[in-house]
Order: sequence, then structure tokens, then C-alpha cells
Amino acid sequence: MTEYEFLIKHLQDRIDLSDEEANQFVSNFKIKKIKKRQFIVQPDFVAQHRNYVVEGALRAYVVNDEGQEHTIAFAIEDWWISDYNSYIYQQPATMFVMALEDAVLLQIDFETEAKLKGANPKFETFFRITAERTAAFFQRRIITNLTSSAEERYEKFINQFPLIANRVPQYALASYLGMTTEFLSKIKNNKLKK
Amino acid sequence: MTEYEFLIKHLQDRIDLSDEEANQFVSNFKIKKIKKRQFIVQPDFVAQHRNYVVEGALRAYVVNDEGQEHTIAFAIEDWWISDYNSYIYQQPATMFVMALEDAVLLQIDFETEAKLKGANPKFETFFRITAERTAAFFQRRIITNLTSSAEERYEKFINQFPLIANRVPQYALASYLGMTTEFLSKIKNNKLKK
DNA sequence: AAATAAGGTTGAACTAGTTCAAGTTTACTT
DNA sequence: AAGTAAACTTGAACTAGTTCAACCTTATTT
Repeated sequence: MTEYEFLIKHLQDRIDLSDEEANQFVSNFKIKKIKKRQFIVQPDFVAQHRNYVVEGALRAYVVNDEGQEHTIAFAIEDWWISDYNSYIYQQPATMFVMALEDAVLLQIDFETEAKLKGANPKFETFFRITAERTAAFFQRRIITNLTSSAEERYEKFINQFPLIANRVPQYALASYLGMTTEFLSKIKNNKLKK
Repeated sequence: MTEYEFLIKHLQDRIDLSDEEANQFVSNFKIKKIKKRQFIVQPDFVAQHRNYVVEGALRAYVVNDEGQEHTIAFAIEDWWISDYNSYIYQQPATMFVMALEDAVLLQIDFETEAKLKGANPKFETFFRITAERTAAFFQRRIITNLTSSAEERYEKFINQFPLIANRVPQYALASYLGMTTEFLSKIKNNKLKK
């Protein structure tokens, strides 16, 4: 399976496209190979691309004034990642997006994406569906964060995303879940005195 | 200004539409007047509409097993509100959406919205932009919640949404910000011992 | 194979925010 | 205008989760 075939499948799972249309769509993406610890987005620079993960794992995070890192998103195979706000508004990023493992991405830039949307209403539909699901996903995370304890948030995460939970460093997962790495360690090892 | 003119302005601020197109778009919305404390969405029922607020204030919230209410969203004039997840996937809602004041809404249902998107690619573009901005908004909230203390979250909220802060009950704002109403009261009245 | 860096664990002291309970103020109803 | 319900305040006791510091384990580099 070539890099592009993964994205074609992703597309055809979401909208009804002929092979020709699908090929036209994906031909606007470029293959990008990156090494572990390499950055594809950094604060103060505009996020140039929307990135589809063909292989590997990445992490988006912010660093606050005290130097603490907070994980905003993970992405593994068949996920998208960028600094969302920076990309859609084409404004300076606030996040780092870094490879947790060597990775293969398919990248599209903002201008090319705009042309693509204009070229075929189905492509616009694809981005609309993607954005809607992203919004729904983020809202579910907001709800979980508001309604659950640290332990419950961890439980829900491993149930929903077992493949991610086992693949990312614990400090990154802890900060995604809004707790310290020490506290997550205690949850995992059941060292919370009852 | 009629109810529809508010929505037409909202549209034309986001996409380039002729008057005729704008009128076609808004003619698919129905005016709905509701009284304070009335619900437009309830758990276990599918959210039937996307709601544009012409006048009034509403609140979306979930209730957890212990009976605690957590505010997920507010909406005042020129905002949209629904149970987002329920509406886009047409699945049973988990939220209540209730009027905090008598309100005037413009409602579109899921089927009509789908037809509208098919009728004109510009309409699809409008919903794509709306979804993207919604996702970006939600992500900013996730970041604030992960990176800020209760006091900072309150400060940011009153700076960003002063009109909402002064219009909604404090217990509703507290639960939106992820804290108790008692704690928000202490923040506001500077009763935190330093 | 050794050296170093990165990631994870443990316990003790601490604190930001919660819970509870009682009282006060403000807004609706009759 | 009085009565009731809803919303807000205050303080004291508590707890979920943090901080800090030291140690242990696993990866990566030389």
C-alpha cells in the first residue's frame, strides 16, 4: 500500500468519490518523512500544513510561562494534526508539533487546500465533515474534563484510545489528561491510599 | 430589523452571497420563541435543530451521576447553540439546552440543512467555516483549561466575553469554568487568603 | 560495553479548590 | 406587599491532586 492509498481510503470512508476524484485530491499532498524529536510546527511561525499521518506518532503541546508542557493532541496512523488555530486562521502558532517516533506524513498547505475546495464541492464537503467531527471530538473532551476525576479521565482514555495510550510517553499522556506525571504513575500502579 | 436580517448579516460577514442567495438560505429557518427556563434539547432525544440566537440567552449543560450540572456552552445574540454531537451525528443528546431568558431563535433542522448544502456550494462553505471556527474555539478552551488556574480562567473569560459574564447566573458560569459556585464567589470578592 | 540521557516511581509535605452548613440577598409569584 | 424560591456569600474542615526530591529503569549514544 502506497502512502497515498491510506489517504484515499480515509477520503472514501467519508465521502463518495470516483477514483479519479480521489486521485486528484491526494495529488495535492506531498510526502514528508520526519525523524523522532523533529518539529513540524513551532510557536510564532504560521502552521503551514494540514498533516495526515501515514505512519508514526506525533504530539502537539504548548509550554506555559512556568515552562510546563501541556499536551493538546496526539496523532497516530490515519489521524490529522497541526496547530489547528494557526492553520485555519493563518496566524502564528502557539504550539509545538513534534514527532514522538519517525513518521511519514502527507501534507497540504493552506493555499492548495483553498484551491482544492473551490475545484469540487465534494472536497469542500470533506473538509466540512472533518471540521465538524473535530469540533465534536473536542467538545467530548471538554465534557470529560469538566465531569471526571483524574482517575476516570485516565480510564476513559485507555478505553477509547488503547493504541495511543500504549505508544506515547507517560508524561505526555498525563499532561493531555490534565494531571502530573507523578499522579498518573500513582493511578497506574494503584498507589492511591484508599 | 427583522429576525432574518440578523442571520443574513451573520452570513454575509462570513461568505460572499448575493441578496437572493442570502434570502434563499434564511428562508429555510423558522422563528422559534421560547420562555425562560424552557428546554429546546433534552438528554435521550435527538437534537433536531441548529439554533441561531436572535435575542436572549441560553445555556447547554450536562448532569452527571451525582446530579452536578456542568455548563458546556452559553449562547447570546449572534451565537449558535445545540447539542453539537447529537445534532451532527443525529444521535440521542446528552445535554440540556435551556433558555436563561426569554429568547428568539432561528431554527433549521438536519434534513433541511443537508438539502441547503447540496443546493449551493457556498452554503456548504458556510457550514465548513462555522465548523472550523467552532473547533478552533473549543480547542482554545481546552488549552485554557489545561494551562490556567481557576482565577486565571475567570479573568480570561470576563476579558473575552464580558457581555456573557454579566448576563448569566454565577453558578452557571462557575460550572462552565470548571469550579464550584462557592469558589467563584470567593474569587470575585477577593476572599482568597493570600 | 559503558556512559549518559530520558522516562518512570515513590513517599512526604503541601495547596488549590471542594464540601458542607448556615446565613444573606435578590428575583418571582400570589 | 408579603411570601417563597432562586441565587449568592462566608468560613471551617477536608481532599484530590501537586510539588519536591531522591531514586530506579529503560533507551540512546559513543
